[in-house]
Amino acid sequence: MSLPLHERIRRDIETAILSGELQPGARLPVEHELMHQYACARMTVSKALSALASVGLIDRRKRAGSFVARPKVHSMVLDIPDLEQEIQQRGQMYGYRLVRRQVRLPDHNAADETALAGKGKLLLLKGVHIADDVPLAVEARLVSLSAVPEIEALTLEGTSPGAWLLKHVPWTEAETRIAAVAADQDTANHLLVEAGAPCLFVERRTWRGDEGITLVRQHFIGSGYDLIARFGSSRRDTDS
Amino acid sequence: MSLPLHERIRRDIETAILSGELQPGARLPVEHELMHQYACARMTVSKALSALASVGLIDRRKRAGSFVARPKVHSMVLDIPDLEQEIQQRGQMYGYRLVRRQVRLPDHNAADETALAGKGKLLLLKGVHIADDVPLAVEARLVSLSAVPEIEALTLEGTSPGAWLLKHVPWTEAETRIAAVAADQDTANHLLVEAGAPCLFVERRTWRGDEGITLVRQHFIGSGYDLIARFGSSRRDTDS
DNA sequence: TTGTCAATAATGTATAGACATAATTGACCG
DNA sequence: CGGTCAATTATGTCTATACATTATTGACAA
Repeated sequence: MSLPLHERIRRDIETAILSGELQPGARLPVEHELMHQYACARMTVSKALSALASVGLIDRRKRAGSFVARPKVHSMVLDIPDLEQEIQQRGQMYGYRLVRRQVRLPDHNAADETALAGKGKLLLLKGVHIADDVPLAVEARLVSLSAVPEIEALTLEGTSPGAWLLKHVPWTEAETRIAAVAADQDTANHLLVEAGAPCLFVERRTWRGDEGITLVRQHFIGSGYDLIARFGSSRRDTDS
Repeated sequence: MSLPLHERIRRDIETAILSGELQPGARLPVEHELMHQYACARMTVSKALSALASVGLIDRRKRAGSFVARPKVHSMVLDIPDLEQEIQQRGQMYGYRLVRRQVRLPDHNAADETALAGKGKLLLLKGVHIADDVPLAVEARLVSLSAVPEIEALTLEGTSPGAWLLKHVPWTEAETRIAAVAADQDTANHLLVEAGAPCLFVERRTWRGDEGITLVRQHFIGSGYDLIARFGSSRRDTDS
């Protein structure tokens, strides 16, 4: 047994929770008690509890103690692939074809657009992600020009604007919505499928603090793409 | 400024990384340096770095220092909703209708099934999740009876087996795959849609250690369901 | 030049204690 | 009976220190 003590404590409690031995809402031993149980310092216990709290397995309340959280939702870690890299790893050639580029003011009827740009201008970029000449996804992206003025001067013909943004623009928060939709006629044309074909729809907004940066909607060809989410010890070790 | 110091350090570095100020692969200041910068103890710096390492934003190597991780993929936290609760929160009535129940040995041609149960028996449960009489998803679940023998004796007619498993069976790891597919005829019949309609396909496997527990495949009616993933300060505060 | 081995520099884990903060409890007083 | 305030108890943060672990560096010898 070589694993650190705080990790052992963490696991013991995690196991007890996941196994139902500790019911949601149950109070778990106070730090001093665990301290005696494991014959260690309070910091060590605290480290274990902090880790559990940070993944939402327990709630800690001053004066009251720590409690098993009501597992309203389970959270897992979702890996969002970098398309270009992912495709190249499969040994295919990645490409991006720009279909449309437009600068305009946000549509006042579209809450999305005003929320993103306020009264500033928007850059609309529409394009197709391609793997070995086969279209994989269509992407419609809005970029707030007040947040990213530099982008207006660029000619983003063959490179994905997402990749450029990722490298050049600071962001602190992001939200992704995932759904399944039927391809509309336009999308279907770009993806070379029939209208109505199932697409994985991914919509992502990113912010820097309160300021909106970009809003992107991607339609992945149904058969071409999966997303993976994990919980547990499976580590992010794809090195070499 | 009321936020803890270790949190401030964490954010400063996180921001520097996300903004590209610290490029992937870049070495960041060693702990003693940060210690001086922030005029604090090493433990405080270490706590900040540990947090960053645990979400995969940096790699820490002894003797060498800490480095910004190559962001092969971005990871976000995906909330996996508890269907029953989610539906009830919308003010709808939740129901589960069992369609089929069968105990059998794993199919040797299906790698999934043997991986799950080895040579033990499997319980197959097929059913429909219903919100206010409207079918929302069909679910086909395999449960390893060697891992969960108790379940064979239960009559799971009106309750979701997922909910029961969640409450009674310990698990430590899970993996979820998300895709968009067209409904096959059988699925379409259950969901009261036409064959070929887009469905959000969710496949989840759970384990306790190395032992497989259950494998579930859910087809959500396309218009009815979204998944949400977040990165950043948006906290899990759905209390009350 | 090459191999070995010890010094070294960095993180990893842990201790013991201090003070801060927050919420509950209970005593006291109107 | 009800309200206020202080004591208590638990977590939250932080310091300062110690020793463990591990990979690199560099010196020295073959």
